[in-house]
Amino acid sequence: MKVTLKDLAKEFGCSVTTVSRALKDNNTISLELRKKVKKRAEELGYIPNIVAGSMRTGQTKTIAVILQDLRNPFFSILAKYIEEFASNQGYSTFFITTSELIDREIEAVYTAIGKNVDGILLLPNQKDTRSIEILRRYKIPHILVGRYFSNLDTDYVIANDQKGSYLVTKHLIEKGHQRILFLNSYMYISSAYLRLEGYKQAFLEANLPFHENDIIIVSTDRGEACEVINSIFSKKQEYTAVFTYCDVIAFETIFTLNELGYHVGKDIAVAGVDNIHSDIILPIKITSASYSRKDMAYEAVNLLIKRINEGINNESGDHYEHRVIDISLSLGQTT
Amino acid sequence: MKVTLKDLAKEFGCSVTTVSRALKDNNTISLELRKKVKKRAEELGYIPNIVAGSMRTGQTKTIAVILQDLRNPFFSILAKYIEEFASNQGYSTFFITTSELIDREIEAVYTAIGKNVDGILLLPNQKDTRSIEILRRYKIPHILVGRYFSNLDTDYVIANDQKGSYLVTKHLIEKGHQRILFLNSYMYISSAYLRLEGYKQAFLEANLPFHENDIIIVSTDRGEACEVINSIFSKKQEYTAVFTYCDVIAFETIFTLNELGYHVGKDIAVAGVDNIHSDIILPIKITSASYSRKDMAYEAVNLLIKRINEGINNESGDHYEHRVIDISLSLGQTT
DNA sequence: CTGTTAGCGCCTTCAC
DNA sequence: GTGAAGGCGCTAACAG
Repeated sequence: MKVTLKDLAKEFGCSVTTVSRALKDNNTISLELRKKVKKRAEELGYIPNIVAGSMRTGQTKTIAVILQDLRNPFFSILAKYIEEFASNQGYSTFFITTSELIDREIEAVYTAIGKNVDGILLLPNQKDTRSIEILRRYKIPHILVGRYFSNLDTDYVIANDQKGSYLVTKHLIEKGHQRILFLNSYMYISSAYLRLEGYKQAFLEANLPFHENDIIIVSTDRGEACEVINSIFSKKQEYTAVFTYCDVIAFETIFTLNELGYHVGKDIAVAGVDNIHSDIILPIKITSASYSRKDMAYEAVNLLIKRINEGINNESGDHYEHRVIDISLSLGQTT
Repeated sequence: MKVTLKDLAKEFGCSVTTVSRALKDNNTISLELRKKVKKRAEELGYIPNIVAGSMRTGQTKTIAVILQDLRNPFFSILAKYIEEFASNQGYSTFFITTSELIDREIEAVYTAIGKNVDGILLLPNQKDTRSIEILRRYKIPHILVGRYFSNLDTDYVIANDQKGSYLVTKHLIEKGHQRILFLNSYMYISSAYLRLEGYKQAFLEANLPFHENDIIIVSTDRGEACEVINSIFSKKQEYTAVFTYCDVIAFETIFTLNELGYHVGKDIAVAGVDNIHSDIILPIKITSASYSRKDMAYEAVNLLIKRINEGINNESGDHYEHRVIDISLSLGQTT
């Protein structure tokens, strides 16, 4: 069963305080006692109750990551690195998923605060900023990851989305494609907005006409892109290439085009963003805008821990930090 | 800043207990007061401190999932469902990764216990059973997921690994393959052992000779299977099919064979286990043994919560439950 | 209906 | 060197 400081104190006939200090190697306790106590604690399998300790110290050594969906490899890989870096710095990690639902995001924030986390990494749904307001009110250190609000300044770590999208579109245009279907995500998501900007930028630069109708909004829910591709490509149309908001949508696109009898990489080009392949080798490597999720996680965790420590030392640090991860083009077999 | 019961009590000039009860809609408190307190709590943004409450009640409404690597889609999809089901039942979820290192598994168990989790889902590394022993000593409810120990009875939820492997191998044999390279995982992992049994079973049943050398052990670390496939298939060899421990290894196999100039699905067959495609649509669908990760997560979470509740009600329940998820063959483009 | 007391396990402060 | 007292925020048991 559970072993507490009290149990140890009883054994040694001393006070809980003494045991606590002995285990912490506090030099106000005789070396002999320290040794004996530590040995006995080991034998009994004493595990310090961090939760109890946190009531006094205020620190739980826990962070929460609020994100959309762990099924999507983009998020799960990011999650992997976040957990790894946090763990290396002595922090445990809660993951709370929202399925892109704003109410669940708010719930998630309440849960995280109720569990006394020291800080939060938030991949916001962006439908509104309520969750940020709650975090501010409660003064919980928090960093946005992957997305930011143009009308609300915060700390954030994002990728250079516009550049990535621009590079991919430019590549497709250079390959001779003039009508490029763009399966984008919802425009209130900052990365979707920026990726559209990059797409437009490449068209503008190439002096090609830009068609508003070539942009279709899809979610990343399993199968949604399949349906859209199916309905467009089973009819006559003019697209010779498809550019997608992210690799997961590109995967569905490629799968469906294959099923429709297309030969992706020859008859039609497909490219995405995220370059999942750099973390998980998949059967085929697709052309994609590539940036390091590892770096992104690293920056996010470090910035968050920095903010947590500032809070503890009561430093003001009233300016927000914005970190942008560079992005490049990674060619694959699909363009 | 933080709002506590004390703050509310001060406002109303009543005791903390009264406020606590009012917020819990306890009918010993006058309806009027209950309403007023709840309204004010809402206004002030009161968030109950679950951690503090847990010190008295003993329940943190938190579980930990100890698993190998969130980058692997198999684990991340399982993680997604676990988080979802746990969350639906009011539990938060810690994920702690071990990278298949037994020392990190032990560390993970200590961390989880130190954070007072109510229960643990463990995907064990199986190099030894120390972590289970610790969990037993501390009487922490725990369920093994995906793997079990043949020499140590516990609660567990696994897939029917032998059947899955048997079905895939049988399918390959029926397609005319006689020399099937098997990229398996380490034999101390129960699922690897069972998948080998299934493979052997199919050969035996078909009266085909079984070659010990056709089995090669690889880890799921990124790129390891690529290297093995490269070294085997760049030389002359007799294999017309490759069967892999899991889809992630199959993906690497297919990618590498493509690079070597093979046409997977025509020149050579590849099949795996997990059927990731059922959760994430990938560019190609591979032949794979399929079972529901959703069911697996559901069973695991429910069994764990059942055990947690038994612990609270001090029921004995000294028999272990074993749940086996059924598995079937899912055909793809690669065989 | 409401309040008081006590305590979960730990740590900090002050006293000896 | 060591201990006692107090408190983190909350809730359960017992009073009234």
